[in-house]
Amino acid sequence: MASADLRDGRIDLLTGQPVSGRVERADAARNRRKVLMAAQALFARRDPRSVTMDEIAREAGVGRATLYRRYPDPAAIATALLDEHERRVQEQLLSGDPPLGPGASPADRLIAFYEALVDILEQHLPLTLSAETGPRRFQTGAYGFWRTHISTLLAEAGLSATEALVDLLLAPLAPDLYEHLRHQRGLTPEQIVDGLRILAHQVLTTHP
Amino acid sequence: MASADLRDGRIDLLTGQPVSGRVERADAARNRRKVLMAAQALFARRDPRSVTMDEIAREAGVGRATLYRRYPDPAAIATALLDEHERRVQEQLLSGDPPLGPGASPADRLIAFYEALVDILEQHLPLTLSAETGPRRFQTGAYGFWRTHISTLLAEAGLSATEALVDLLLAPLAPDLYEHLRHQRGLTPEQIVDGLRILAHQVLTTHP
DNA sequence: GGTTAACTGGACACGACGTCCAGTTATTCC
DNA sequence: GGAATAACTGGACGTCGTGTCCAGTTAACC
Repeated sequence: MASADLRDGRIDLLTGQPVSGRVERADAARNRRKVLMAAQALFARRDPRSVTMDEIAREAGVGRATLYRRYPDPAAIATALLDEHERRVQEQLLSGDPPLGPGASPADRLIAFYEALVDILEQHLPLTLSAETGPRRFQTGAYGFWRTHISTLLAEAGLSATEALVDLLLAPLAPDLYEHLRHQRGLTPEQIVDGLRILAHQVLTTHP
Repeated sequence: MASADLRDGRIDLLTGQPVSGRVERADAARNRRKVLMAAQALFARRDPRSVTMDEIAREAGVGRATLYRRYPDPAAIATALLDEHERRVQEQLLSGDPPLGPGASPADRLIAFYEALVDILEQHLPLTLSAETGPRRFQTGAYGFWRTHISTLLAEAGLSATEALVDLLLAPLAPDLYEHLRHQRGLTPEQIVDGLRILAHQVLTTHP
């Protein structure tokens, strides 16, 4: 069975690396890197939502079973590629300088968070489109992290009673929407941040 | 060619009916209805995003070419089914009673709009998931209509300068998100409306 | 350096896609 | 009312992607 390791949990679903304690074979590591590089190029070159496992395998010069051994679908590969960037923001949220890190007002922190995520969207839109499109978006670890963060900010601002608000405030960061604003409607990242800034400011600074 | 009529514009992409001036043949009308009924049942029964043209044809007892003659994909069928409901809201926005129709404050009208769309999402979630998921969402006529409406409300409230805000305020109504809130997070429609109400109120009533 | 376990690539069957063609049926015109 | 015409229909076809399996190969460990 090609993906027995995946099913048995001997391979990390997120990074595609063997779980801790196991040593990755040299040839396996080499191929993993080839796959990631090839996938990144493909996602950037064409519509990321229509990239297939076949294509990635061909582009990487690797058999299909080799791909399935680590990643169940193209979205998982995009998630692995994105992980590094999102993790960096997560660290700054927890222990970075204000206003992204602790210390600033909830409104300012939300604005800084919006800016940081717009930055990720702007720099890695193909990856986010592939990894966080549709229902997948809500199941990634990153989404859970953002939820917790916003939830904390809302609590600080005295808005903790409204369960849904957290996700409603994350909705404007959907990659699909960002692509539409940038490429269909022709807006600049600055214009998008302007809109988000108003949103954050209005929701978190004045409330009756 | 099976879908020559579709390509030549002799068939309405939205409803699947012949363009005005043409008379629909009796057997064609019968089959169109069979297709719509079968599709609605199918969308409701299983994950609407994975329903295929094959299945719909089988369920309707109709050949595949008959399907492709009118609809290019399952999403188009869902759009046709949704159209009626969305059109009703659109009429009320233009000439219905306040607060949905003209006459109320922008904030109250936005809240009423949110409530109306949550109602559609609640009653026809499978259809909206199929019709308005991913990038398709922004290309439907309905989305354009909602945009225009919100844009008007923002202008009335003196927020017309911020281009992106319109779409940011529509983002929380994405069907994918609604499904997540309802079925993954277990929120009630009332809780979701509560969140939207805060959003609308905060953005549209007080601004510096 | 031999044994063991992991890794790899290609083959396989399946299902969905979108198109095409030939037969059938409704509408139009006289 | 019946023939001519155009529209409609269903099944077949080739293509592509999927996910799995197997047998050969290669690296790690003792």
